[in-house]
Amino acid sequence: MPELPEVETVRRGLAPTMEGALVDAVELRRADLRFPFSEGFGSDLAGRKILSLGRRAKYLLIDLEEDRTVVAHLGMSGSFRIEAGGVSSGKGEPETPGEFHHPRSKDEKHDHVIFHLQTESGPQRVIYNDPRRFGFMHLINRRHIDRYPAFESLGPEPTGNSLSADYLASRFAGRKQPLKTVLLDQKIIAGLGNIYVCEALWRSGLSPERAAGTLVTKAGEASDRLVLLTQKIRDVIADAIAAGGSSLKDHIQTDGTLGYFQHSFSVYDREGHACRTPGCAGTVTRITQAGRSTFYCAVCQT
DNA sequence: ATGGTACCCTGAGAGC
DNA sequence: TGCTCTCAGGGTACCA
Repeated sequence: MPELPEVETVRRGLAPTMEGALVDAVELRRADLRFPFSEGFGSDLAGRKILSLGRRAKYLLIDLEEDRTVVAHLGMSGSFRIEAGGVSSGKGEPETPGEFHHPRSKDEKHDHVIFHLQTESGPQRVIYNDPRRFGFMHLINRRHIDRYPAFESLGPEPTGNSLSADYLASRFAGRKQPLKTVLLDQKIIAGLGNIYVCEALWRSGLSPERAAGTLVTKAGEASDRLVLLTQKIRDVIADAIAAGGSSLKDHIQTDGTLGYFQHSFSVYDREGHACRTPGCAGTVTRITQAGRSTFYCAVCQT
């Protein structure tokens, strides 16, 4: 589930439980995810209070006392869920079934990290599940967070005012790489993934195969089409966050509900379906770029 | 630098 | 039912 809107949804889902909570213990069910856990990963966190939850691009940040920060990445298949109750149990308490009650994940064998917390409403467990184990967690010193390798060269967020057409013009100038590839590059924009790049390009009427440099004028300024693309990127991210992200497969949010932006997909995973651009008679096609699927309409995206 | 590929890992779905 | 094949929201290492 992990593009920026999904990670932001996770952050918002975890914050009420985790912020202000005391970490009783961190249970590691295995020695590694994508990378081995650092020495003392769990023991260093035990007994510390969680101050706040943050996010940078697709990274979740858990800020604790004494400048500790857990940098967590969900990879392709990582998710968090919250269960009431103390250490032990294993079965967990019955959860308050909400309107969107979802059956408990069957893959408890992929519960790799469990944060045992003391909160105002009693003991809680925050459980990280990740079948493919492309995710990871690092414990770092928050004062040196800018030197965390993945953050050093990260581009601006596609939210708020961080992203501008002028900035993109400076990065696109002279580039022959296709737009799809360039927009997936976290060093240029941080947080976009396969879904939202496809959707932003469709909303902009731009072909994913177009060379990035063609959106920059000879004077090195942003063309009108690049101004539009910039706005559409911001729009699609904002829309997805407002919808609680996208839930592919049966992915559930921390509170057991589903994000619903997947119902708003215009091209992603819609191969063979009619293009949704008003008046367009095209059909969504799928191509492969840089080893990943790209969905677009060859009629109205040029 | 730029562009392409392989790979990390497990599960789901399609086709036979 | 079961096998094999392909594909999946990401990122990085390695190649020409």
